[in-house]
Amino acid sequence: MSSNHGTNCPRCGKKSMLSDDVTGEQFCSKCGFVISEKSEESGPEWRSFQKDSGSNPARAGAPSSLTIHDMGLSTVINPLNKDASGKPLSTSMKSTIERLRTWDSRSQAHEPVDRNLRQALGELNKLKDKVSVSANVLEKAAYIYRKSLEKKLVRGRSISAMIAASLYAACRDTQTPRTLKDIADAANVKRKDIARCYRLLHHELELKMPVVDSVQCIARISSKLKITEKTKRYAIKVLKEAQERKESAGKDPMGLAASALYLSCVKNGVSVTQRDIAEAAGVTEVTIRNRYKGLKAEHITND
DNA sequence: TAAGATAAGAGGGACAT
DNA sequence: ATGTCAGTCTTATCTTA
Repeated sequence: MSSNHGTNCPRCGKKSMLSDDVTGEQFCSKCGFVISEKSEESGPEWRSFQKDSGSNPARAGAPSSLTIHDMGLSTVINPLNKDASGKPLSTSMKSTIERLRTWDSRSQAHEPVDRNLRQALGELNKLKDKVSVSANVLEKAAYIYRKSLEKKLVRGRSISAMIAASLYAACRDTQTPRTLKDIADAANVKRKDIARCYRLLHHELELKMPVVDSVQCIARISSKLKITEKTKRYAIKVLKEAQERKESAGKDPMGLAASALYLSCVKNGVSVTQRDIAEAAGVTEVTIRNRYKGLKAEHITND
């Protein structure tokens, strides 16, 4: 299935880039960074038929015709029940995808909806390269967008904003740490517009989202800076304590994670400026200071 | 120069009108 | 529907060590 190329990941620098023969994309097994997709298809099918009968493989038909017709849709819903890393899907995910495939065939019959969908998926395709998420997340995003179409939520709103919101929702749902800002920058849509659409999706589709895990945020920030494992662990400990005391309720998880990390750096004598961390986390220094104040006051009592 | 403080403003949720 | 309120986060500017 996946073969190890041993090349360095552009994001985290680890020698962990793998390529997926099914989807044709290269991804980092450590941080999930995806480089490219849409390489050549059609290999597996042809090969298997050749082996079977030894005859001319022409009967396989045109392996690329589906791809062309669907404009990348077939990438979103491939016929194998595997996720991006080649592992079998969970049963719940499997049924989700099954439903999606049904939808897929249906949507081709409904022209007006299909037009909108194509445009949206085209946008999603562009987004994918900029925010680099796994194919798994893309599927989810496409699925969410379809449901929003079905509920007529897109009417009166821009497709870009809605597809961006769908993608954000998919990231949230799959615990892929991407901020609204990340996606806003990639989509060239204002943050607040995406946020509005996301809330709409969340409310109307009754999506059950796991709370953003600040621990993952720490991992993400640390990977941008040179943070030692020890410092990271300390930050996580601080964060856990804050969560237990409900000190974290209603706060931006990124800001919280950034501050915990900053506190940890100070405690461990690592010289890092608030500015560095703020930049890596995508929050302002002021936010770090505010959270830092709270974390510190609480942490001292527990030292 | 980095860190802390302060003020003004945006955006949205809860709740009442 | 519209308005108010408390709370959060951001931007900008100034002060402090």
